[in-house]
Amino acid sequence: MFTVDPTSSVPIYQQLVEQVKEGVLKGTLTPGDRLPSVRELATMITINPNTIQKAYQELERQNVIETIRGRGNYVARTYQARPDEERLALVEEMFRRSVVEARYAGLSSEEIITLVKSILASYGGRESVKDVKD
Amino acid sequence: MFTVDPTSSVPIYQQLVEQVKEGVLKGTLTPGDRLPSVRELATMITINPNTIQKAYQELERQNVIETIRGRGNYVARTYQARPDEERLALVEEMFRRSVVEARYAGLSSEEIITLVKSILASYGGRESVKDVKD
DNA sequence: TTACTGTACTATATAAAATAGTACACATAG
DNA sequence: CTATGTGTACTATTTTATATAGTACAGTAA
Repeated sequence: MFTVDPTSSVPIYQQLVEQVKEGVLKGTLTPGDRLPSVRELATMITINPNTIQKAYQELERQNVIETIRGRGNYVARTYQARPDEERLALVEEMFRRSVVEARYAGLSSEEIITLVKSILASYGGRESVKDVKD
Repeated sequence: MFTVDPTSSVPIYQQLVEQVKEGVLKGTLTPGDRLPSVRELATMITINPNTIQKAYQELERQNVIETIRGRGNYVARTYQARPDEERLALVEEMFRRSVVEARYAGLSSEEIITLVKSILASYGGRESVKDVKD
């Protein structure tokens, strides 16, 4: 389920955060699903428990999962995307950087649009995270 | 011309790299243009010269600029985008991450496509970096 | 020569990330 | 109740990337 590349420049805890969010979008993870416990996942992927905890806390901060003390971590049922100005700016920044790199990789506008559409398709027909609940 | 945010989590040298590449795409920087010298730019934005040098070396490594010892750094005239498998994978990865974040920010597929198109438009009608030369 | 340019070092400081180990609080099955 | 598994909170240490500081050398050109 979870894989991690310790040699990557992307922090391990960040890789985990991304994988969970991606899993929710793809439907691999369904709201209410229980995630492996901190120690369990740490053993599974041979990573320090503290690193897992950091990932889970970040996911809870982003309201992606819900943590219940003594029980475990569960994919949130209550996720509500608000149109946050700051968040939108960050998203735009991410796309802006992606487009610059795509240009330098030699991709045309059409190819870029096609790429984005294919990625969107890979996350199913859902039009927002909320729809995952259905 | 160049601005930098020392408080950002993005390394300063990386911010500079991005700004130059973006400038080339936007047409603010034209092939053959001379960039400020290492010490000059360091003074301008109150950053250590070593940091500027790191940015310039990275840009030269990416064939975005050409460095002539004793003279200065110039926007490359010879940039040639090759369809590099690995590079394409990195670009796809960047877009994938952007899409995940966009979803969690509440954007629909249509809104995401519109956003990407508007970014593409902001870089002019060029269909590749090569066209900047004309 | 003089004054620029890039380049190459060494040394130091800082911050983020990850590991290691310990301890405590909560939940639940027995 | 106990035992086990859960999240949580620490402290300490190591490693790596980033940035700064300072010095020195090599190439370019007026």
